[in-house]
Amino acid sequence: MAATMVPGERNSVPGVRTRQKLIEAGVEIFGRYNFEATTTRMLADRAGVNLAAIPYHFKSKEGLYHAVVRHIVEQATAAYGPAVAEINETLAKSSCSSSECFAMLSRILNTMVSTILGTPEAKSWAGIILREQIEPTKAFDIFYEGVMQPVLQSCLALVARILHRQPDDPETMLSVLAIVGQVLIFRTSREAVIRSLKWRGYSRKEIQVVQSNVIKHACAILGVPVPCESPSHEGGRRDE
Amino acid sequence: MAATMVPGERNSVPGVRTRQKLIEAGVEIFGRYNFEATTTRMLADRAGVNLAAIPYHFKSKEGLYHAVVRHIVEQATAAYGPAVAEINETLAKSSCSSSECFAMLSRILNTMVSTILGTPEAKSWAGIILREQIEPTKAFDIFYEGVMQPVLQSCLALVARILHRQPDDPETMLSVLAIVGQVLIFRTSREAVIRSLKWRGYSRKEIQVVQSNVIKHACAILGVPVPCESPSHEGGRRDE
DNA sequence: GTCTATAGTCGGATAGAC
DNA sequence: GTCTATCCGACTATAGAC
Repeated sequence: MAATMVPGERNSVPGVRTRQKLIEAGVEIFGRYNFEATTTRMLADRAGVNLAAIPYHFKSKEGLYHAVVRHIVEQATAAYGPAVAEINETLAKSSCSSSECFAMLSRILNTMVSTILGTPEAKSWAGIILREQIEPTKAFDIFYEGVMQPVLQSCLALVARILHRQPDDPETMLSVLAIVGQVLIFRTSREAVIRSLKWRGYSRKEIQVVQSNVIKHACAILGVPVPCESPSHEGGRRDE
Repeated sequence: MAATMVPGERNSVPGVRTRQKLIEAGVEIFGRYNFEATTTRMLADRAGVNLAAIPYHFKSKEGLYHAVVRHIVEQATAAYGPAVAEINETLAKSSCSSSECFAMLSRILNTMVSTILGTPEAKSWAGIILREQIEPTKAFDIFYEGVMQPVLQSCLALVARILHRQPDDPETMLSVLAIVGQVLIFRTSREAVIRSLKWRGYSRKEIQVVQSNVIKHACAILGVPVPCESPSHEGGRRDE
C-alpha cells in the first residue's frame, strides 16, 4: 500500500492527496448510490478534483471502485482486527471457560453494533457491501475474505466452546448466524426498523439499547445466564 | 386493479398481455440489476415486446418500475394475508394462551422462511426490496405499508402476549426484530451465509434446517419450551 | 500532475407509418 | 396497439496543451 508515499512529506505530495480525496468521495457517493448511478462527474466534483484525474490515477471508474473497496476493508480490519486476534490467541493458548468465551463474544458483538450503527461512514460501507451481497462482483471476495470470514470464524470458535459443540457442526454456524442476524437487521433493514420502532436514527442512546438487547438475546440463544448490564461505550458517534 | 380486463377473454387482449409480459420481465431484470443498470432495451427484449411499448403502457421506465413494485406487494399479500388475518381475528376474539400464540408465530415464521428462501421469485423480490432499504424511494412506502407493517404488527401482538408485555413497549418490538433478523440474514447476506455454511443454495433440505433453527432460537428468545419438531412443508420450491 | 475540450457510445423518450 | 427510425442528452474515456 502507498508505495509512492514519502514518509517525510505528510501526504502533501499532490498525486497522493488527489487519490485520497477521490477515495473519500468514492466511499460517500458509491455508498449512497450504486455503481451505475454514480457518475465520474459526481465523484470528481465531490473530491474537488478534475474529471480526468479518475482515469489518470485509477485507470477507470471501476478501478476507483475497487480502490474504495480495499480502503473499506482496511478500515474494517482496523476495527475488528484486535478483537479477532485476542480471540484467536486466547483460544489457542488455554482452554478458557464458557464465561470467558462469552465475554469475548460480547465484546465483538458490541464492537459490531457500535461500528455498524454508530460510525458516520457505516451507512456508506453498508450500502456498498449490501449491494455486493445482492449482485456479487469481484469486490465481494475482497469483503468476504478480508472481514466477514475472519469475524465469522472467530465467533464460530467462541460459540462452539460455549455450546460444547464442534465448530464444523452446521448447527454451530447457524447459531452464530442467528446472533449476527439480529445485529445486521438494524443495518440491512434500517428503514423498516426505524419506522417500526418510531426512531429517528441511531444515536448513542439507541445504540446502547440495541447493544443490551443483542447481548440479552445472545444469552438466550446460547443458554447462558444474563450477566450484569454493561454495554461498552466505544464508538458512540452519531449516524446522521 | 385491471379495469381493462374483460373476464370472458382470458387475458388474450393484446394490450393486457404486453403489460403482463413487461411486468414479469421487470421483476426479473430490476431484481437482478438495479434501476439505473437496467435498460429499457433489456426489459423489452426479455418481455419479447417492442421498446416503444414501455412508454406507451407505463409512461416511462419509472412507471414500469412502480407497476412491478405494486405487483410484488400483491403477490406477497397473497402469501401473508391469510396468516395475518388469522392472527388478528384470533387475538381480537379470545384471550388465547401463550402456546396458541406461539403456534401462530411459528406458522408465520415458517411461511417467511419458505417464501423468502424457497420461491423462485424471492431472489428478485429481495433484490428490489433491499435496494429500497439502502436508498429508499417512493416505492419503499408501498412495500412497508403493504407488507412489512402488517406482518410486523401481527408478530408484535403475538410476542407481546407471549412475553406478557405491552405491544408499545420498545423492548417488545426489539424482540420481534431479533427473531425476524435471524430469518432475514439468510436473504440479506445470502452470499456470505452460503459461503460460511458451504451450501450451494437454498433447496428443500436447507429450508427445513433453517425453519427448525429459527423456531428453536425463537423459543430461546421468548423463553418458551421447544415444541416437538414439525416444520411445515408449505412452499418447498427450489431457489436456483 | 493537472487541466480543457472533445471524441465516441449508449440510453430514454418520441414521431409518425402501419 | 405495435412497429421503425431517430433525436437528444448524458456518460466514460482520451488527446493534447500547460
